Amino acid sequence: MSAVSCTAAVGRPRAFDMQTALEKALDVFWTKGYDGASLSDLTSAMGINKPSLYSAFGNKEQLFLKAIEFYENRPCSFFKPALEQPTAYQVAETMLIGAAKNMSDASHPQGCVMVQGALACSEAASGVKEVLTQRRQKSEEDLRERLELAIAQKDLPSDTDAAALSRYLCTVINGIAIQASSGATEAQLVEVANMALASFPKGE
Amino acid sequence: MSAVSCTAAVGRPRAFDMQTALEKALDVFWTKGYDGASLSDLTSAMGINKPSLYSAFGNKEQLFLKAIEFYENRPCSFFKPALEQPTAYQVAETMLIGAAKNMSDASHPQGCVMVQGALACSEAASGVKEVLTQRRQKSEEDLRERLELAIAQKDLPSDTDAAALSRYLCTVINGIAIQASSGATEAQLVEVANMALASFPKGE
DNA sequence: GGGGTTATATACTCTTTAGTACAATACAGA
DNA sequence: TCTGTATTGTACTAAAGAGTATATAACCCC
Repeated sequence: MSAVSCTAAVGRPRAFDMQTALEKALDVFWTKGYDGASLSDLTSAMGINKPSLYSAFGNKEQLFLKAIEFYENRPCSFFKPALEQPTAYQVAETMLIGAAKNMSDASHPQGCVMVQGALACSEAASGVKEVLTQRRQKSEEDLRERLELAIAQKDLPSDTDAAALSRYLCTVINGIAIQASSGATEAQLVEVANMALASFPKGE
Repeated sequence: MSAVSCTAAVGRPRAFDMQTALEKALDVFWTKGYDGASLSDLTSAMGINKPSLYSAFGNKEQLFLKAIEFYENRPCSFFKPALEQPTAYQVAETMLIGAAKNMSDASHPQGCVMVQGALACSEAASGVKEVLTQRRQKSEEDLRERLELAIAQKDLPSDTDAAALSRYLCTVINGIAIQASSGATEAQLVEVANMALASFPKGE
């Protein structure tokens, strides 16, 4: 009985890589949304069959939640790293330009799974819709806190409304997600990002 | 054989109002999306049963298309009327503030059915997704043409990029749709709309 | 090499899906 | 009132949905 529950090396070994399979599942949910993705879609994309999916990931809902968890922590994720830029303007710029580039990137589905994964959906998907909404709101709050820090550091005017500015930036990012999902090019979206940055308050 | 094909008054008369039923169907699609809306959801909301739905509207896809047609032409629609404002700035302002107010209005589902009706969806919904994308692009083009007119009228600087400006405004409107769908209040969205208007080019 | 354990593949369950057949019903015109 | 036509309600179909039972296969440890 080992104290550390390291991946039990007993029994038949799993014949697929969970990370890879999760990535494939993410692509399906990203493209089709939670309601639009059937288990057949998922298993055939993941290259496994249903019992393997269920034993490895629980069920459709848990698979979705693990897929978006993976999505948020991918190395090419743009939101969290942007918060670490030195100035508020650079945070906004990195975030918007990052969104424009990432969401139109042809190496994965267009748009943002946090937006289009379950926007309008059946009752069966209401749980995941709730989670997505909360995650988006959490991002908006994280950005607000970063902007409040910038105000405290005199990097932004003291009368800046951090909540409103954060909401504005997140609104544009969400809009970019829709445009990307509709086929907008990277150049078009970067242009939109720069226009949105034009109204960013000047530091003093 | 009358020349005008007025509603044939032969046979058993329809027991429900098609307009009202269509409005109910719209609400279902608006809330649940095309994939998430089942025929049971639709018929129970519309207060009719399946054969009536099929004989009156064709099938699920045609019902959806008629529902969004109705949506676009409703009196409380905000996009088309905004294009008729006298100045480009007023067009943008009317459109953004209208979007903010309309999409958070509690008298119908939040957000925009043209955005959330079929954003990421199954193959069965790919036809309606295509239509929605085209309609959104058409709106963007209509706005671009209105802005080009403004440039010709010296209402906007001659070096204004009408396509980019139109895309920017539509991006914000789409973002507002997401925020509204996530529960943002009218006040919050109007604030976002005003921030977006801050970067609108000044007339000369 | 055998025993315990876990994954795999096939084949199944039950529910819900979109869509329809058909008999009964309600109206207009003759 | 009779006839033709179109809608209605009930009951149905065939396919697809999510999820599972079971037998077999592959590994580690003893």
